[in-house]
Amino acid sequence: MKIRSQPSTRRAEALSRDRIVDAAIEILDADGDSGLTFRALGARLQTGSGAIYWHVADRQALLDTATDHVIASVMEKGVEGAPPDAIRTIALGVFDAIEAHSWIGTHLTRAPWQIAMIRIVEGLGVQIQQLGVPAEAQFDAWSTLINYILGVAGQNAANGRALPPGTDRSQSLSAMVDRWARNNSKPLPFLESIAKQLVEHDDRAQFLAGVDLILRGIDRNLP
Amino acid sequence: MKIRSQPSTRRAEALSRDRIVDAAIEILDADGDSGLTFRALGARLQTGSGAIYWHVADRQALLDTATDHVIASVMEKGVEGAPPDAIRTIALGVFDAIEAHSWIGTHLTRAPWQIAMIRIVEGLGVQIQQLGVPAEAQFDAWSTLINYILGVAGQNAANGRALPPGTDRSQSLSAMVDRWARNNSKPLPFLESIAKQLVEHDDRAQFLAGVDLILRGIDRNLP
DNA sequence: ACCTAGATGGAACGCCGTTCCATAGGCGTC
DNA sequence: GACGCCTATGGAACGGCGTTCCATCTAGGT
Repeated sequence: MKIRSQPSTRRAEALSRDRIVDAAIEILDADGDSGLTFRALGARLQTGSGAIYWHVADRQALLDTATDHVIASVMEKGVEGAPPDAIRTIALGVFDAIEAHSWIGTHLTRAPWQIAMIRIVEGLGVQIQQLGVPAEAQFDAWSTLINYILGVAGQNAANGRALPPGTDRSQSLSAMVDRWARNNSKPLPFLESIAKQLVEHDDRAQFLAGVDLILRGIDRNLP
Repeated sequence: MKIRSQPSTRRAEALSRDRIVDAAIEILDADGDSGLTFRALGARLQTGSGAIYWHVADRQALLDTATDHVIASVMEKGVEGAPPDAIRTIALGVFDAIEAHSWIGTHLTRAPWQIAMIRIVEGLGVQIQQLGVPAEAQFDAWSTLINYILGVAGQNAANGRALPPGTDRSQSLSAMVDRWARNNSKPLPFLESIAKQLVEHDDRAQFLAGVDLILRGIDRNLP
């Protein structure tokens, strides 16, 4: 890839960074992270990988851009409400984006300081300031919240990979719990005690419970 | 890979699952996740990939086993101290293991419900029970803590990949902060306000601060 | 001494990301 | 209108990956 000097739409149906990113998102949504190959992209855009590389540095940059495309739309809708609610809104926005496009969870956790990440961490940081957290405690509060969100993002993506669409989630979780029970080389009292919740819980509500727990840790006076 | 029926060391210098795992860990420590290939493993063990596949199902299973090998030794040293300290000890044990073998962070966050993960989540769960968390709050407390730890694990690994050994961390972080300042298509007030801490903070202490914050969120009466 | 099942190791397969390169397209210049 | 020239194209080629295949070897049991 070279640096483009002029925008120039010289040909009809010209290949462009935007068309490539749109196609990439379609492929990612349909076939997940591993489905996005330059060959698949070439087939969809009726071109070769060489032409794509003229517009895009490499696969990682393409994923950065695709991820940012989705995250930007989440972060740009103004955040209303008091800071704690604003934090919940942002966090849920990211969560919903990941649920809708599970490849985002994978990429967000893999590539540090990509554009999408900067958007998220800055947005949450500002809300933490506005929450009235003392300056010296802001960094701790922020990094805890970010790491929690990225942890959930990564686990959601990993689970999505392990149980591809169509799998019955509660059924395969039950099967896993049963496997423990049989393979009990060591007893797993805690996991057995929460097995029911593990199978039945709602991921989104669970995620929000974690955000609330962390908000309580940030400020003990919060609800 | 087939199921082995007898242990049988029929040849001297026999290939074995254990020798393979040990070699894999050496390669992973030296060259990271991407350095572990069946060709590299074959070269080190003076054999071919076919022989390795007879002992190991696939690359993922090998990583599961290698990860568990390290994590088991962390989790097996008995946990002393009152529950909140025990939780800190376990969390720091995992953190230190990841710092020492950065590939663990990558694999732990990628493969859900692998053996190593079960060890960690059960160990932390038991401590949460012993902390005296009411039964109905245990699942939230546990999942928040786990996701935070996995988030840190993933970010640590991602940073390690972005700045391979030998890179001056604070220098490249400073460079990144400078790049923001120049590229300020949008202002980043929060990131600028914490830029200094971002460059200077100690990862381990920061991780522990997050654990403590979450412990406070779990029980407001904790220190 | 032979048979057989457990083990072995290297070749082959089908992918992947990336690079290379011969060529096409359309604009500025004459 | 002809001619360059630089942008842009697409397909071939490269090196590497995980995995599978298979001909072969080895050591115990008979």
